[in-house]
Amino acid sequence: MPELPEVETVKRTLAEYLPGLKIKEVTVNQETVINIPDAETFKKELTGTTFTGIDRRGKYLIFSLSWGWKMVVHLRMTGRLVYGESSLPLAKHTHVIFHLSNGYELRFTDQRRFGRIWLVPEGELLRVSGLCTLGPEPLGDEFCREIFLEQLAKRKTRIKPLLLDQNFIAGIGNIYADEILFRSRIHPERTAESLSREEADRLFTEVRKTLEEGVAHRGTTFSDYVDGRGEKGSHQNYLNVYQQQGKKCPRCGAIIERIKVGSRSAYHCPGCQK
DNA sequence: ACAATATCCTGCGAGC
DNA sequence: TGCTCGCAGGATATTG
Repeated sequence: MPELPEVETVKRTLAEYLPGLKIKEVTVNQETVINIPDAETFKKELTGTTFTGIDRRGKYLIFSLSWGWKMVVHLRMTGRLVYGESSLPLAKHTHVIFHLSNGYELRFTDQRRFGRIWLVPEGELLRVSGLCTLGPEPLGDEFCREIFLEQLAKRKTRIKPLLLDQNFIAGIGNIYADEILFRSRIHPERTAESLSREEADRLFTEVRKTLEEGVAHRGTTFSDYVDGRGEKGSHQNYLNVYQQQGKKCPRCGAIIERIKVGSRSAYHCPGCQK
């Protein structure tokens, strides 16, 4: 599942290739993945534009194009955005193909078709659902320890669903939420307001450290995720609890459990996450 | 303000 | 072997 470290890795890999390349033609095989505008307008407006840069905000990729266009892509669960030679065999579920001026292609594939693409004029990014209400960027300067602690103290909701709330903090998904809570020694069902100063402090530190390590390992590949070159990440080799039910906790030796918290699986150690 | 649930979608594993 | 069923999950909508 592409979360912040995975989306950041896609951004970095694509940034090596795309800037300066012109879109010659766009193929749309699955119109439902284009959120706005309609597929015909999408193809027409993009044809002839040039990639000028790539940014990331939370789990959103934001492509800057000439003529003032911004193309926003959200990979959701199984979306992939891969740059490569046009001669490569077409993967199943290839929904959009950007044919580039150097003969290469940027392909958007998505097995489950949850991913979405928006094309908006510069300055109209607020039309992208979820983007303007996004919480602070955890690896950015705006993620402030004191504000984070204040916000936690005000919330009666359980900490795991709160970490997944993109309006509270951007970029965390189910894998990193469980890993962050394990490293902070906090049980996923604890309420945010119940956290002690020390626990909240650890949580802040581990949010940053865990995501930074995920980026350093070029993301976690469980089943679908690959970077902008089609290559897997390696952070799956460093997970402590996610998908580790039945195994021994690397910290205390207790058996890792899987429970449901807010209708999502939550992997944790009952021995040392209090 | 928060919780619970359904929705979207496909592939996969379990159980029969 | 082949069927059905439930599950996986990010975000949004709806209802309570």
